[in-house]
Amino acid sequence: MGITIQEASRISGLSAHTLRYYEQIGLIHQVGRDTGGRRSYTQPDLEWLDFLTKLRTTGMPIADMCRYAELRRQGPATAAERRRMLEAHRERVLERIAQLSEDVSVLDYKIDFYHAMENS
Amino acid sequence: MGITIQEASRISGLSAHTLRYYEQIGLIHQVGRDTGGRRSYTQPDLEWLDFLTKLRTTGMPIADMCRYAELRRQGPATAAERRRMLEAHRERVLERIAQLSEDVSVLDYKIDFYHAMENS
DNA sequence: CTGCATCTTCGAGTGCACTTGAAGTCAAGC
DNA sequence: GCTTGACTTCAAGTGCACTCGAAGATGCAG
Repeated sequence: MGITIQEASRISGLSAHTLRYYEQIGLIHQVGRDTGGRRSYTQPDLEWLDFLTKLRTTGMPIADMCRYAELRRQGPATAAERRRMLEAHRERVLERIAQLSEDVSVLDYKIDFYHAMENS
Repeated sequence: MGITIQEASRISGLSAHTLRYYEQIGLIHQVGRDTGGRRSYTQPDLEWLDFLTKLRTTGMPIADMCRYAELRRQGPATAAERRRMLEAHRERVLERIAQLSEDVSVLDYKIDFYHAMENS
């Protein structure tokens, strides 16, 4: 019934090694085991992995993700703190987007310049 | 008249060490020297550094930057290739921005969810 | 029965972009 | 004359996030 590490790897895009690593450092909490002791991922596990991946690709350090995961484990009492973490992270991502957009306009300028050069 | 490495460091935001490193790997070509053999940066040097920094912060690998710098050194004949490099890089940056924007909306969703939780 | 995937723990290796430190020389400013 | 900042070369270290490999055990599928 559960999802094997192999499948979870394929779905999440993370290697089996990395999945074990994430579990070891506490990013994923207590993945269930089947009768043979093998990891058995659930749908919520995969959703959580998906969210973790979004945090990572948006540049949240592993240490912060661990902190967030730990708060989540502590239950609803930590909801406000988790929200604040996400809000702070959101701000950083927006800044990053703004910076990248600015830099793209410099690229555009340069590219236009090259085009002008080639057509002269 | 020239700009010392100290000033160039302050203006560019790169350490003196990094400036020497960039020169060593060919990112900056032949920075001028004063009578005492000390580096003397020019305004164009600083502008180039500024552009290099934009390439870096937008995620271009050092190796690609070196390639671009080399083409630039080869003169106008390589303009089209440089333009193509910038265009390809521009595409990658736009994709990155799109990805980040998507991820921000997931953050927004989660944050809203926390707000709803807190107000219930 | 065989073979493969999985499990555990552990330490070491990788890639990138610096960053630091050592060791010794040199020249200008105070 | 001494300090300060710069120069050179070179090797080693750092931080992050994996990534890999070894070693030995186990259990399910064909």
